[in-house]
Amino acid sequence: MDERDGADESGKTQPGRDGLLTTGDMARLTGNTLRTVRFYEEAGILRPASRSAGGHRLFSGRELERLSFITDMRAAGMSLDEIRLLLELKCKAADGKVAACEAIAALNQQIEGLEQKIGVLSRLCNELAQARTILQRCKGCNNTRLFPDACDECDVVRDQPALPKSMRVLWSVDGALDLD
Amino acid sequence: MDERDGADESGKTQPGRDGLLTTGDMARLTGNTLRTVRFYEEAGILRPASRSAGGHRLFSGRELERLSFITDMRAAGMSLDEIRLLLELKCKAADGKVAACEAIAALNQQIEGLEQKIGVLSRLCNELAQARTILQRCKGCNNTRLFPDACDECDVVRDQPALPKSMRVLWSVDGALDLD
DNA sequence: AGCACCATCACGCAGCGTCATCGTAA
DNA sequence: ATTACGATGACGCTGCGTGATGGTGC
Repeated sequence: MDERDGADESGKTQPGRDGLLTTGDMARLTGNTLRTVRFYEEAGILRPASRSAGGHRLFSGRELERLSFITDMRAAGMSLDEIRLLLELKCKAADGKVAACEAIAALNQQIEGLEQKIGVLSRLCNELAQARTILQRCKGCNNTRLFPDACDECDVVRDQPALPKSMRVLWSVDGALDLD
Repeated sequence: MDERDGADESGKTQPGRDGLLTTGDMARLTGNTLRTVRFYEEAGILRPASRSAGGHRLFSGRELERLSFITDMRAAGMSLDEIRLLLELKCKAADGKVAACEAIAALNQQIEGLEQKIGVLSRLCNELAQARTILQRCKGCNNTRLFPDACDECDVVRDQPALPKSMRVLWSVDGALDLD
């Protein structure tokens, strides 16, 4: 059990005889659905190396990595059009210099965008964690007089020097409103 | 100049006489469009405090913060349905304990999801930065013999102990393929 | 001949963008 | 009365999900 590196022991999720992969292989190995793989082909960012006699798509290992890359970039929030531009960049460039410069510029954009996004998410994450901390003290709440509508007057809330926005919104508590 | 706390000096982007905000105010102050604000109302996660005689929406400061929160959570990738659940959580709970526990559970989920997402994006960001570094050496590429199709054979590529996936995909270079 | 797998429509959905047309606010 | 702003449709778009129906691979 738990065999690794099995060359050809009736592998189920590997190469597939000719080194070519089916749509299902592509999907499974990258965590996408069949629909998504086909959709990407339709969108022109994935190209099956060939088709079987019966019309089944067959992909090369390179296309698999391509799909993996696309999946990553999608997770980063890039649109399929943007991804297509990236993928076509090299072969559309006049020479190596141009290709490299354009690729670097594109990567710079993406990296900058990612850093910004990571910053936003991190701050949000901290904010939510703060709210959670405060709410820990509410787990023992028994105050049926204040609870639904007058939590403003509760000491748990009043003791806080500054409530995070999420807390104010979720608990309907007022406070100096700061945005973003 | 740079006046703060101006009570009523013909403010353009603040309160608006009765302390109520127009749809446009809401949009501008949170970086959304009018369409989005109206859409959120239609979706039932935003409620104008009232309407003007002529039918214009008027929002309270609380709704503004609510919108700001929604905007944040959308940026975090949450669906409007999930956000609605969060927002309705408190008033739907039987008592304070239940409300707090459910809120904490929800926040835990969100925080965990965010941490994961941040991890994924960070790794991706590093990967792209690596590719960028390698590409710096291609900025001076003059090799018209290898350039479009045989970059595999170029020393710039061969010198690298391990190429990041993005590099392999963008530059059509082979290598031991690792996914995800 | 059987069963898992695949292909091809076709429709649906979220979350808005984008006009077009018309009424309101000051 | 002018000018900016807002309201209400209605249609479009992306990136898939979800069947239905029928063919393929082994």
